[in-house]
Amino acid sequence: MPSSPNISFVLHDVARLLRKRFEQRSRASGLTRAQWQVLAYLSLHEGIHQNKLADLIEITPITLARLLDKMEASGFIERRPNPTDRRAWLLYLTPQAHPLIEIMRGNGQKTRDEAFVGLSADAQLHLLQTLSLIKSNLLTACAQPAVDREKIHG
Amino acid sequence: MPSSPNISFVLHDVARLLRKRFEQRSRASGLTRAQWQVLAYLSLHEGIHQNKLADLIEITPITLARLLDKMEASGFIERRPNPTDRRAWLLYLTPQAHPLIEIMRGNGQKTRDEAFVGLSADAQLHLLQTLSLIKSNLLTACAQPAVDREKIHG
DNA sequence: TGATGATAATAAGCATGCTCACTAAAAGTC
DNA sequence: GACTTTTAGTGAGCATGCTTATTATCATCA
Repeated sequence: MPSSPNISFVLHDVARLLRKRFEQRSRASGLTRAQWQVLAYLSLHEGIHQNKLADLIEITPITLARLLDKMEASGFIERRPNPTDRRAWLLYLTPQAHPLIEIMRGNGQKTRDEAFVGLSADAQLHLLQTLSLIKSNLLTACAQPAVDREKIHG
Repeated sequence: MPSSPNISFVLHDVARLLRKRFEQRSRASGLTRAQWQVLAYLSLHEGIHQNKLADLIEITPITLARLLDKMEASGFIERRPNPTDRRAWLLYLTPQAHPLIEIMRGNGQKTRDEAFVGLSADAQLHLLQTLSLIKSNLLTACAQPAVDREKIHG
């Protein structure tokens, strides 16, 4: 209801604007928001393989594969063969990637500082908890067929 | 920080999952989430022109133009020439679009019902207010150059 | 061991968002 | 009235997300 915008629309707008602002800040670095997310997760799980990383980030494996293609071409990550499974790659950061982590973390913090003007630390924590609950609800829902639940009895 | 995910990432995830779930529900209708948003805003502002509608929805005019191309081809909206300004189109819903409004509104409500399990009406209202504040902060921020503000003294 | 099924990665194709650049028309100004 | 600036709309090209389908390999079990 655009006249009194509902939470879904506003939430979507906020996500889009956060991404836009982060990318305004990070244009010089050569990393987009999505690539930075991959780098951040990967830095805590070096040696992981693609499907597992996709699972962590909660995107589809093909979406991650395309991101990794670009990041490999840019020299930020490395795919090494897995000696015990010829289907899988093992993922590592390159030395060039490490200094970027701090820079991008700073950009993220600056973006959040702008976004959360007027929100106390408590309010921010509360928001994080609320969003985490919603995310968990949606992960459950998305795994179920989208039918009118009321029409099913069992 | 993936180990303790920050608000930006979770917010982005929630927006993505909301869209995904809505589209799981609405696949049969022929309308995507973005197209439904256009339809919803347009239903309250028939006769508006594109740039003004883009402004309302807060997307770029070219993004809206592409959505309208598809919706016009599907027969949901109509572009009529503006007799007093040959640059501009006036936008209208087709009769075929009207019944969809209620269906999509229902799909949106069902999706939100799933997402907000465990959140009281008060908590939902509070969330909406918080997100609206953040959106307003970001709209302000995005209009300013992304530089280190500390380095500017005026 | 040989068929069957699961898993890792990718390909194809679509939707939505952006920036940057452009044309056409309107509006304002000297 | 000619010149400049603004506004409406679009084209090109990129990034990220999805679904669906395919290939190669591994794992299981009869």
